[in-house]
Order: sequence, then structure tokens, then C-alpha cells
Amino acid sequence: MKKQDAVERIEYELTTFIRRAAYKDSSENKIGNLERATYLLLRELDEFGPARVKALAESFKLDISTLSRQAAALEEKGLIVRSSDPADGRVSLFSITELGKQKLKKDKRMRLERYQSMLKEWTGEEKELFGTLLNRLNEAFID
Amino acid sequence: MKKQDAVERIEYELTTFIRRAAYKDSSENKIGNLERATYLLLRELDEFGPARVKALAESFKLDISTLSRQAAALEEKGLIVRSSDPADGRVSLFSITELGKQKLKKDKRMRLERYQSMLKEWTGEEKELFGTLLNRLNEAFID
DNA sequence: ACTATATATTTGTATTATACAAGCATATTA
DNA sequence: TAATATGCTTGTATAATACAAATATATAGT
Repeated sequence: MKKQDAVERIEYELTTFIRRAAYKDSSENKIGNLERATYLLLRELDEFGPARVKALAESFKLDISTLSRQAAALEEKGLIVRSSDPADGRVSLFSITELGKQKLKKDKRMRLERYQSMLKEWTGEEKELFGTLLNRLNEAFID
Repeated sequence: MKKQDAVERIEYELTTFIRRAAYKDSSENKIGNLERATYLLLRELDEFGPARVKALAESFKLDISTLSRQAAALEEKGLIVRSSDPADGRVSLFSITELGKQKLKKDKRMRLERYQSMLKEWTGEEKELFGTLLNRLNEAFID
């Protein structure tokens, strides 16, 4: 594969990974990448608490209108719930519901099982180090 | 971030990475001048030589019709060229052109520069190891 | 207090990538 | 040589997205 340079190797592997990961996400749930978006949105609300549309859009780097629709869809399914901000009548605050927490937990378990199976031959040390390096990459990715 | 388990950490970081990478690649914030699919297709043809639509579709895990359209668009731009397989009149073989190679090279350089800048504080050893682990992850990702 | 402006969100519209199905050309097989 | 299979293209539908317009509420200037 003639990747003489480590950075070149990393670029190549990450690009490949993104393509394969996108396929996985869409093949398991034939509903486009709504499942992925749902997972991320539920995870965000679960981890950081209630948030408004604008904050979610900024977090995901998507247009506000896109998040407005995603949130409305999840609200419709009962996975998140809307409340108004007493301090500002324009704002809708979304929180994860019990049902949403259940779904998130189930989704997460399935994803972790998949990763566990893929990484089953890695040593504990390798997994630790990989996680740490990925975290550093992500930190560097923020502009 | 309370990720007690290394696999949980890896899942979290990879999911985050995919979201951010998708944003970077989106038209206004893309790293290079070529959209993601174009980059991948040119890279494939450059690295492995002429290929038919079906093979490309399988490689990218996309529908044949989707690849047919992507290839037609790149052909239109002069980045790849179509030739017929003398052994089978139904087949179109696509090859990268000189123009395609130029654009691929330019785009790749820009991507590498970006990664180099993000990873500039990593040791050579860390980068080597990260590339190796990513490669193993990708191998495990093939089902 | 009143009006103009700013902000948060929703809704309308266009674009793009995709899958699936139908169609067409060429190969292969019975 | 007719029937079937294969490779690709084209027609159509769907989903995610961005941008623009509309609506509701808040804030600032006078």
C-alpha cells in the first residue's frame, strides 16, 4: 500500500473507516442516517442535560432548521420532551425521556457489543492507548 | 467524561470523530477541493487501476446506479475516462486521467497538511502506532 | 410606552445522495 | 437460435440537508 509516512497512513485509514462506518450505520437501519442522528442527539441530552435547538445545532455543526426537524421527530416518538424556558418564551428546551433513555441504553449496548467483538483480540493496553489517541485527535479536530 | 471502559471510550471517540469529519467534508468546510466521494473514487482508480462500475460499487458498498452516476459526473469533468472492455462489450472500464491525478494529488496534499498540523505534537512513535491500530480496526470492520 | 431591531424557532422550497425498479445492450446457455 | 443472465444507465421516490421566509418573543433607543 506504499504508505511511507505515518500521517499518510492515518489519513488513508481514517478516510476508509468513515466510509465503512457510514455503510454500517445505514445497513442496520434502513432509514438513512436518522438512527445515527438520533443516537447522537439522545446521547447529548443524556450526558449534558436539557438543551435548546440552537445549542444542539451548534454542537452537531448542522443548520438550526435541521435540528428543529430532528428534535420534532424524536419528540413525536416520545424519546425527548419539549419544555419552555421560563426566562425566554422563544426557547424550547428538550430533555431526554425515560423511553429515550431506554432506547439510548439499548443502542449503546449494541454498539459496544459490536466494538467489543471487533477489538476482542486487542490487548487492554492497546485499547487504552487507542482510546487516548483518538481523544487527542478529536480535541485537535475542533477549530 | 466517566468512560470507565476502554471500548466505551473508543466507541464514544469514534462516533464523535465521524460527526466532526462529516462536517469538515461538507461542501463549505471541506478539506480539499473535491468532494468526499470524488476523492475516494479517484484514489481507488489511482491506487488499483482501471475498474468497472460494479467493482467500484462493491468497494464502496453503494448501489451500482449510484456509482454509475458518480462515475458519469467525474467523466464529464474529465477526471476519469471510460473505455470499453474488449472482452465484454457491456462493461465500461474507468481510469483516472492526468487531470484526475493532478486533482487527486493536490487534494491529498491538502488533506495531509491538515492532518500533519493536527498531529504535530504527536511523537513519531505515537503516529506509527495509531496508524497501525487504525488499520487493524479497519480490517476488523470488514464483514 | 412605542417602535424598530434582534433572536429563537418553525415551515416552505430546492438540492443532493441514495436505493430500487425498469429498460437497454450484450453475453451465455440450452 | 431462442431464452436467460449480466452490466450498466435511466426513471422515480425518499431522506437529510441548507437556505430563505414566516412567526413569536425579547431588547434597545427614543
